[in-house]
Parts: sequence; C-alpha cells; structure tokens
Amino acid sequence: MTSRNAREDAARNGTVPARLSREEWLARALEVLGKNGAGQLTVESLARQLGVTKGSFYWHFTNRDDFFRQLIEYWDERFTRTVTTEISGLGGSAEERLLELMRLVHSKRLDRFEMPVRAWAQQNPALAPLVRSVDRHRTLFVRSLFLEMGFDEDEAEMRTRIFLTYMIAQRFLLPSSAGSKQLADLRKRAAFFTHR
Amino acid sequence: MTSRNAREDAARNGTVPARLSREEWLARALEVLGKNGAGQLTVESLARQLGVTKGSFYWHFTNRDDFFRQLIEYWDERFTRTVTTEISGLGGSAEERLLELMRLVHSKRLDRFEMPVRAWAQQNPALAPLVRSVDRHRTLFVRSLFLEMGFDEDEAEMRTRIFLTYMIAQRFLLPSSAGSKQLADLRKRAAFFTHR
DNA sequence: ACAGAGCCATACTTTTTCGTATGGTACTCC
DNA sequence: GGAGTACCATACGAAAAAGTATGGCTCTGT
Repeated sequence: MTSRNAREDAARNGTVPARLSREEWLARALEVLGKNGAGQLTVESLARQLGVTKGSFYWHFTNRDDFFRQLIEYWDERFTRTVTTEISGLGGSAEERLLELMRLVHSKRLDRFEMPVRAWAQQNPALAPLVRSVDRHRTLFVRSLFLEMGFDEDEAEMRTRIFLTYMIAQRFLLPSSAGSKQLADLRKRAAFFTHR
Repeated sequence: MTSRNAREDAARNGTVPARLSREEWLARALEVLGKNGAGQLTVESLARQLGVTKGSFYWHFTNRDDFFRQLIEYWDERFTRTVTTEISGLGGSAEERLLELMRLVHSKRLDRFEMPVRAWAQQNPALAPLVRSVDRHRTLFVRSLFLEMGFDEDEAEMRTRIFLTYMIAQRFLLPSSAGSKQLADLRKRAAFFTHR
C-alpha cells in the first residue's frame, strides 16, 4: 500500500510533516499552469499534488479569485521584477545590458510562463489590469535602454514593442532547436534589435 | 416572457428555424475562446449562445476531442491558409508582399486568436501537433520571402522567427494605440524586418 | 401521403469542482 | 501543563459539465 499522502510519508520518515507555505501553493500553481494549462488549475488537483487537502488552501487563501491575484503578483515578482532590478544594477553600455537581459531570460527560462499566464489572465477582468501593469513596467525599462542607445522616441517605441513581443512569444516557434551555437545566435539577434 | 431560444424566435418571425451547420459551432467556439478563454469552451455554454441544446452538438460532432480537432483545422483554414494563398497569387517584390501580409493580418485582425488558440492547444497532446503543423507552413512561407530578398539561410531563418513571433504576440502589447498614422507605422515596421 | 433521413429537445447518470462548517493535531508561550 | 493559535482533514451541499438514450419534428423524394 503506497501512501499518496506526503504528510504521512514525512511522518513515517521522522521528518517534519511538510507544512506548506503560501509560496508553495503559488509555485506549484505556476508549474501546473505552464504544463497542463489553466483548465487544470483547480484547488483539489493542486492539493493532491502537494499532498494536502483543500483545508490548507482555504486557510492560506480566502477563495480562488484571491489566489489568482496573488499568483499574478508572484509571477511578476519572480519572473520580471528580479530581472529588471538585477540588470539595472549592472554597468556597461545599453547594448550590453540588453544582451545580458536576453541571456538571463534564456538561461533561466524566465519566459516559460508568458503564454499560459497571459492567455489565462487576459480573460479575467480582475487579472487583466495586473498583467497590463507588468507590461508597462517592462516597456518603460526596455524603452529606456533604446533611448540610451540614442534612438528617438518613435524608434525606441517600435523597437521596444518588437523586442518584447519576441521575448514573450519566442518559445512558441522553438520545437527543439537546442544547438551549440546558441550564444552566437543570441548575439546576432541582439544585434538585429540594436542595429541602426 | 422573453424567449432565450433562437429557434422559437425564428419560428415566431416566420423565418427558418435556424438550423445550425458545423461551421456555426466552430465559429462561435473561436469567438468564445478569444473573448472568454478556454475555460468557457463548454458544450452547454456554446449551445445556449447558439439557441440550441447539446443534442445539436452531439449530432455534428462525436465528442469534445473531435470538436477540438476540427476547431484547430477551421482556424488554420480561415486565418492562415487563406492569407498565404492570396499573397502567393500577388506580384511585386518580396518586400511588397511581406508588407501586404502585415496589412492583411492587421486590417482583418487575423491574429486575434493566436494567443488563446495556442495557449489552449499546446497543452493538449492531440492538438499540439496540429498547431506545429500550422507553424511549419507559416515558417516555410515567410522564409521563402526573406530568401527571395537575398538573405542567406541563417539570416532568413532568424528574421522569419522574429517576424512570426511579432505577428503572433503583437496584440499583447497593444492597449488601444489606434492612431491615424498606422499605415506609416506599418511601413516602418516592415522596413525594420527587411533592412540590411 | 408515406418512408426515411436529418436535426434537435428532453431527461438522466456520473463525475468534478467550489465553498463551508467543523473537528482534530501539533506547536508555542506563559 | 493548559490555553491559544496555526494548520490541516473530513464531511457535506450545491452547481455545472460530459456523455447517452430516446423521442419528436421537419423536410425531401417518390
């Protein structure tokens, strides 16, 4: 008889009964959203995966809408905020910082939740404004880089749009391109965005 | 007492009882997918909107999976196939045809289902291959344009990727930019993709 | 006018989910 | 060592959805 209860397993092993935190719910929810889609984003399914029951969920969150709001904020913090602040603290030219941004997003796969999060949140009237807020923050950040490179307002605006959409949807046309010349490709792509 | 039944209304007006076709189910499903998300893509919800019951659905389609497969094919036919064949029949330089492609997608809003369709279908193992097939077709088409412009294989490959991702995710960063200088912007964007 | 096919309504069963109510267990702090 | 708090289990009710079975209506062809 295999136990499908993580807390029982923990008890048998003498470890702590794996009391969950708020973040563990959110982290798991993002993974599910990315792998299985928004349709599988149910309370009881998440609870089963975490080895607990709904009782834990409704302790940490008042209801599903509250959970979803916190999920967007969690995603913003972990997959956007940390990058922009890190890049902001760097030196070098604006071109170099843009390349470093692409490198970071690629190596840490920070774009892996772009599509599922957006396609899911855009429909919800309570969540759409939160996503738009994330976009505003990104746009301001990238636009400042292009302005620093010397492009005028309109040109910086256009390049920011094309660059950000590429960062968002890139993963959609990547079946399994994994190659050895990825760094060279990254440089080429960055140069394409920053050429004059 | 207001009737929420389209067929009864039609009967009262003396018109045809609005017998539905397969395509009406598919067209409505795409609209729902775009507006309300995949979560609202249920048989009974669609039936209510069409003024019929589930009986009609299970007459036209064997089950939900069958319906979804046909939905992807319908989307491919109406929002990709028609464009590539129309552009193929045109004259002019490859640059002009690429601009015309952007114009068509923009004016007819052919990109409005990109994100919802993808985020939804990518999760389903039965649907993902169909979407990848659509991507292959698009990639071949756009890549041939860049090759015709004189770019080498690698360069054409990269520009195709950036161009297609932009066409896919463009709408995500467009709050309500609707301006009068849209055609000029289109030309500028096209030039950005085709410059050397 | 009658048979058959095409198309849909209705009723029903099973499954899944949200949310709530309530009780139980472990830990902390006096 | 007892009270209180933090965290979770269990049980329940209500709603919604997929799919099936079956009967009814409408048109066409003959």
